[in-house]
Amino acid sequence: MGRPPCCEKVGVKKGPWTPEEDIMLVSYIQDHGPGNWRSVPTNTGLLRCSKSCRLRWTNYLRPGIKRGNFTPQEEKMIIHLQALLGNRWAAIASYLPQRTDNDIKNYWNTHLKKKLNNNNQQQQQQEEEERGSPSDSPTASSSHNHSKGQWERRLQTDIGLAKKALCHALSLHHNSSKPFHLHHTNQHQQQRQSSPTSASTSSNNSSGYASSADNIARLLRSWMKKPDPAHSDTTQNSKTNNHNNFDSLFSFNSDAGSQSVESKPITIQSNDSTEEGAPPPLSLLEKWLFDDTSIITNTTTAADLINMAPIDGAVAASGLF
DNA sequence: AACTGCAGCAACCGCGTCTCT
DNA sequence: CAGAGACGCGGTTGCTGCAGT
Repeated sequence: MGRPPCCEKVGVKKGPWTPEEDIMLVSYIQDHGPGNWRSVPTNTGLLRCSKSCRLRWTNYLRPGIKRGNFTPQEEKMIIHLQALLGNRWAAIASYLPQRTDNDIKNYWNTHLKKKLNNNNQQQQQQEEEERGSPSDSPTASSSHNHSKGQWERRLQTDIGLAKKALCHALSLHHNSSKPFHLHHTNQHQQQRQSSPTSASTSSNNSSGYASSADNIARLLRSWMKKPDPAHSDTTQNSKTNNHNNFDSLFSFNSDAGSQSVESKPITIQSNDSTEEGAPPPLSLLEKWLFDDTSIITNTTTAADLINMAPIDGAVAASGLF
């Protein structure tokens, strides 16, 4: 007896989400909060699998998601964290609260992997030229490490990372009473422990959902600009309806948006202001990361974090640092 | 202008883990 | 404590747009 499917395969819609579906999902989550995904399709009337709803929310509609180009700073952090944690994208994403694990994973697979490969190849060539004979590459040793027990490695990296981050945080924040947020190593798990009716850790009130309207509005803007042929099942009528929804959404957005700004204690003074409008709300982790000694605003601190020595020296092997 | 190949990204799938009863 | 259900994560797929020919 195999594992039963997460949902009935019959009558479940697949493929790209339409703006209508997004609106339905967001408005439901506005009312009920994320969680209890199993009941989302039935309660919303969406012909989607619960998994699909969760994924759509976490990867696209969730408040505070930054999309588009990765900054060099982010890029370095990803490379470093990947070397530290391996392909634990969720853990890596917890250090980049504005990015989703899927986004980071995609970026790694499409951009950074190649970049690192090229770097390694160049480095190896250089080394071989210098030595005159090929030898065991650092990547080989690091790949050997991967054969270690997964749990052992995870534990090692997490403990090491937590220690370093703790030292780092304490040295930086000795003036403030800000505690080290241990949950930063597994933000998602803590998120799970919170009640289903509460919003994600990055936004535990309605202000967060307002930002998700930002995301939808953004989505709709691009959608209005270039109607997706994949959405050809949406007739002209539905498009005019969309337009109405679009307008109402914007009005909602502007209202709630100001609310979200008010409720936000700290704003990110990031120089890569890729998104229009106010920055997203911050979680404790984000505050920890972006506060006075923000890793984004304070280059010294960012460099410190990036230069934290990895456990297995994989970053050194990457040849980027 | 038409075709082909490639890159990027959104979404799906399967499995592991956690929680609840 | 065990089993079932729900959730989360990482790997993979497939669609879309763009560049090159």
